[in-house]
Amino acid sequence: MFDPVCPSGLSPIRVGDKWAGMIIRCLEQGPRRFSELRVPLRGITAKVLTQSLRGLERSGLVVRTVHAGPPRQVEYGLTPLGRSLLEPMAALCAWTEEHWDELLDAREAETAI
Amino acid sequence: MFDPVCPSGLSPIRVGDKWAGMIIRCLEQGPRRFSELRVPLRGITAKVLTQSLRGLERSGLVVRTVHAGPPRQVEYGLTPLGRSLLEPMAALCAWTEEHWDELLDAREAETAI
DNA sequence: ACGGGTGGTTACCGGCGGGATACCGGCCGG
DNA sequence: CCGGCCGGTATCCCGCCGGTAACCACCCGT
Repeated sequence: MFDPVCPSGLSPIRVGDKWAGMIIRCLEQGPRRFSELRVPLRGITAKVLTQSLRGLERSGLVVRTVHAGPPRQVEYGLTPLGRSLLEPMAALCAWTEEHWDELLDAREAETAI
Repeated sequence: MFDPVCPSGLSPIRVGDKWAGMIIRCLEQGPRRFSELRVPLRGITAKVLTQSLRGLERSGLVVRTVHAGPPRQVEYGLTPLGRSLLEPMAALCAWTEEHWDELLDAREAETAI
């Protein structure tokens, strides 16, 4: 599948809470189901994913749609508002990718002192 | 002086730690001294400002220069790397300003439930 | 000599973000 | 009937972020 955004612990960039940015990018190409989201976001626990998704819902960036089952199916997708956030976020991600090495270098230079 | 960025508690956007984004924007127009930074960042305490600045230094986004006194003077300015971050950040800030109302509306709609 | 302003550092502390773990209701395959 | 997968919820707990307060070295004006 698609890769998660940068290992955000090192990045100076965050959107919303720790995972929100990555979630939004994971939804870029269309709605995903709960467990589909857990795959690219390696390591996220169900609770934290739920929390983040609820937060994004509350901000009107994400919609939760329950497709009546029986195989009960829940999809999360971007609202137009959420989609509009993709552009500036992409700019930031491009920046991070472009300057990743410099950021790492700066860290190492400091810790070497 | 210039205004701080949006009251970040509500914004889904954060850069680095709580204050880093605002600090960077405050340095947009040139280096500032420690106490000059405390003015636009109303409410920031000396410790937290120091912390944030050290973090930004560690990431290579900000430089600290001590101008030999006697009136000991310390200036913080953006590195080229830091300056390059201004563009994508501006895009994000523009987005936030543009969609501020929608974000607030979404919050209120939810809390009304 | 003394108080006050600048530019910090250090010690302490509380809240909450987020991780681990356990559990749960509904449905399905065997 | 039993176990397992989906989509969560409940609970506990720990670390870290950020705030308060105290302290400090240096210089200046009186």
